[in-house]
Amino acid sequence: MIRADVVSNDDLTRTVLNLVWERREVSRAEIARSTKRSRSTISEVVGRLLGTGLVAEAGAGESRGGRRPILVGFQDDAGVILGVDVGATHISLILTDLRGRTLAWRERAHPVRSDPKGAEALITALGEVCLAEWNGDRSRLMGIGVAVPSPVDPGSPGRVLDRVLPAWRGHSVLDRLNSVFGVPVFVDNDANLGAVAERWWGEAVGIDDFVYLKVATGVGAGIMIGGEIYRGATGVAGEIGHVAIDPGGPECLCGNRGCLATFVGTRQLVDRARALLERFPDSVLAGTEPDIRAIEDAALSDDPLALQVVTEAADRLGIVVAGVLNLLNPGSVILGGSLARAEDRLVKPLREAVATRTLVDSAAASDIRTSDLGARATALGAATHVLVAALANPRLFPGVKPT
Amino acid sequence: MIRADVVSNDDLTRTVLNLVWERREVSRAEIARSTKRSRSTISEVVGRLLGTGLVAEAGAGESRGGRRPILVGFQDDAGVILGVDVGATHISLILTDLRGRTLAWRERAHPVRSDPKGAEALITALGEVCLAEWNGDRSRLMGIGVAVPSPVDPGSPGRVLDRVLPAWRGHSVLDRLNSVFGVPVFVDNDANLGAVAERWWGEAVGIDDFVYLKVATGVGAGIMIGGEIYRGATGVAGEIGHVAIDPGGPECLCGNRGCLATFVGTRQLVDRARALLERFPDSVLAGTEPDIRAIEDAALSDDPLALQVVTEAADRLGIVVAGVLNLLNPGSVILGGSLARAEDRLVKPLREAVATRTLVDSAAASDIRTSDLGARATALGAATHVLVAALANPRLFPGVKPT
DNA sequence: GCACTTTGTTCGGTGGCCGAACAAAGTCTG
DNA sequence: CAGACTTTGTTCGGCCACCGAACAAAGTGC
Repeated sequence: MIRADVVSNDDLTRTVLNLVWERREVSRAEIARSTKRSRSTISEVVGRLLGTGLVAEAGAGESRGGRRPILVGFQDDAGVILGVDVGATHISLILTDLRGRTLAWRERAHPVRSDPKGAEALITALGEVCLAEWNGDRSRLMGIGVAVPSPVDPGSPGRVLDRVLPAWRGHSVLDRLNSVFGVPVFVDNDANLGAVAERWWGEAVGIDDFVYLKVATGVGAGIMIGGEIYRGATGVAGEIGHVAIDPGGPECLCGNRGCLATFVGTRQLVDRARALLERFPDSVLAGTEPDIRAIEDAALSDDPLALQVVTEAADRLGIVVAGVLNLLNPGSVILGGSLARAEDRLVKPLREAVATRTLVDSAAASDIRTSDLGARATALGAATHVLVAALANPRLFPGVKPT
Repeated sequence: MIRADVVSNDDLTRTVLNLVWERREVSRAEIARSTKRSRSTISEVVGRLLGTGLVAEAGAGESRGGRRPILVGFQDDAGVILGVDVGATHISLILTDLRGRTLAWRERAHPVRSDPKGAEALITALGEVCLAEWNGDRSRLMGIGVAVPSPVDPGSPGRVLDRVLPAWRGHSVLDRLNSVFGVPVFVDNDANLGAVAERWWGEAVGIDDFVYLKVATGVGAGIMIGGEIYRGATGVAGEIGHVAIDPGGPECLCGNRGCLATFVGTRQLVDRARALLERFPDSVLAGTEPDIRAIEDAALSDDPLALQVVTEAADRLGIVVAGVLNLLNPGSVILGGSLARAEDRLVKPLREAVATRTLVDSAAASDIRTSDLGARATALGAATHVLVAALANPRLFPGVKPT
């Protein structure tokens, strides 16, 4: 149950809680210095926080030339969060603590688009499985984050917009999740949540302005500006799958020609690999019907066919990444999605493609690299989104003991 | 002289001052409702503000069913601001009051790049001319805003970065302006400041997320996100002149091929018009050596050659605008710079070019239109930048009477 | 061993903001 | 047109977040 009356929602309380989370263990005096408040004020705020069980005293720290400080530590296990990644062809769930550690993880292939009802049932079932595996006090579940491969309404994040999942429009599914598990449900776009994961646990820790590029079934970007996800006027910012990169290219489902999505994406890469099979008789993929995983694996072992496919994709991506750099000048560009497994084999040709299309200034300033969060990135980001909300608004924390 | 001790710099004081500016004349009770503070609190804050001379009581307003309110009005003439537009081939200055009204305006052609020293002298000379024409109390000058056709350092805005004006690097020129006129000097990129002008006085009033595209000697974008100029990691966000739109296009000064700048920009449009002269013997431009102004004028009278030039430019711009829409999904795109004079003759083909390259969603949400601020837009934006700083920090106001 | 630091708490005080109460100056209704 | 009701703006007492000074406890360093 959510107790709205226990933790006062001051700005300062919020700031202190976030600081304790960041530093893990920190003394009152240090908090006072960091927040530029007096020690007496911080003492009182910390006193209130101690009463909530979110932080606890954790022994003495190093002396700085005087009395040793009492360290105050964030209680990472004060709550758990469920993160759901709804892909085009799979569903995966992660259960994390408040430090982003995996407590449970489940993944299933599922035709989400053609069977949205089944997807809904699968999510609740896998959610139960994760909670059972964790075997902790279920009342510590704080919230559920859901990543969907579609834009969301920037006005009321949580509303799914896209036609990709018509059955999910509005939020009936999310309401069901809410009533089944009895906790708040947050929804956002998968690329946006991938960016969140990178900022908290991955390559973008400490970076407030960057672009996350997810290359998987489709291509999407999560744009982080000033530490916040940027959604644009109607929530479709970052939907770069349909940027036109070749006016003479193949026709796209969207009606235009030469969209990025017609060149890069699981389906396209697989098609391309199969078309190249004849030309590469020595490839490990020769004589097989390769899927995307096989292609990525082959690339990692430097198979020439797979490298060709990856390099071509990098070249196409480079056009768009160059545009992003010229326009937004982000501090870094992080590549996620399954194709990111290829690492340098993807990034090197990408950097080259970008270099020929950008000013020296902006290209030099941006480092382009791959994520190392792996397959759990999106689900982790969904869980992290809930964590962010909770740290900003401690009322969301359950099981907070009365003062 | 700046009095730092007169206006206390509370958040609330700032909020109230901005509100009075926005509403022009507003009662204490109305301020209390808008800011959700008590009337007693607002009364005290307004009392302090009255003492500064920035606001003044201005008679009675309409009754809302009870006692008639006393209106408090912003004093638009409490200060004046000088805005400087340093172009590639001209320098212009505007003197405005705190409502953006033009008090004086001067423009001179000058080869800024080849004669930066002369430019500096010209700015101070024209500044004196503007102040003399205004003929007001010179101590009311609050600050000087300068627009430069080059990126600025996002860390310390005011530092000019680019190689376009090597002599202006660092801030010697700005220091000189400061010492000559004895007021703070603010510097920013011209496209950024054009966006500021649009947001305060032009097509983007009330819009917090939009992109301003300046098409003049060069092409640049000012990106407004959440009401703030977005500069990117190294200050080159919006420098879209070197977005590659045609891999097989002509070589650019920057070393790459097919940059937008090789197709759109004063120089390129003039060259293109001259190349087309033979093909359009009936054009009003036939037999002349047209400059950009003549081409724009001809387009406005529907001359086929000029329309051809404008349409081609629109087509090229469309590629980049489509990219911007797909990536950022801004609420609107506003076209400025001299080419914006062409209005519908530019916007219509641009909209068409964009429509074939964007998702229906994002294109439909963005309206693309031309600025109507004219040639003074950039200088006005520079002045407005100072106004914004002053409203955010009333200490900057000069001549504030002690309480 | 003694002077000096740092930590964390206590306690009285300050300042921003609030609500209640009130006088002044309106509108509306019978 | 008088009386009831509304709205405005001010005054005044009070609350609360936060502060600084003072202090005890617990260190360090010469």
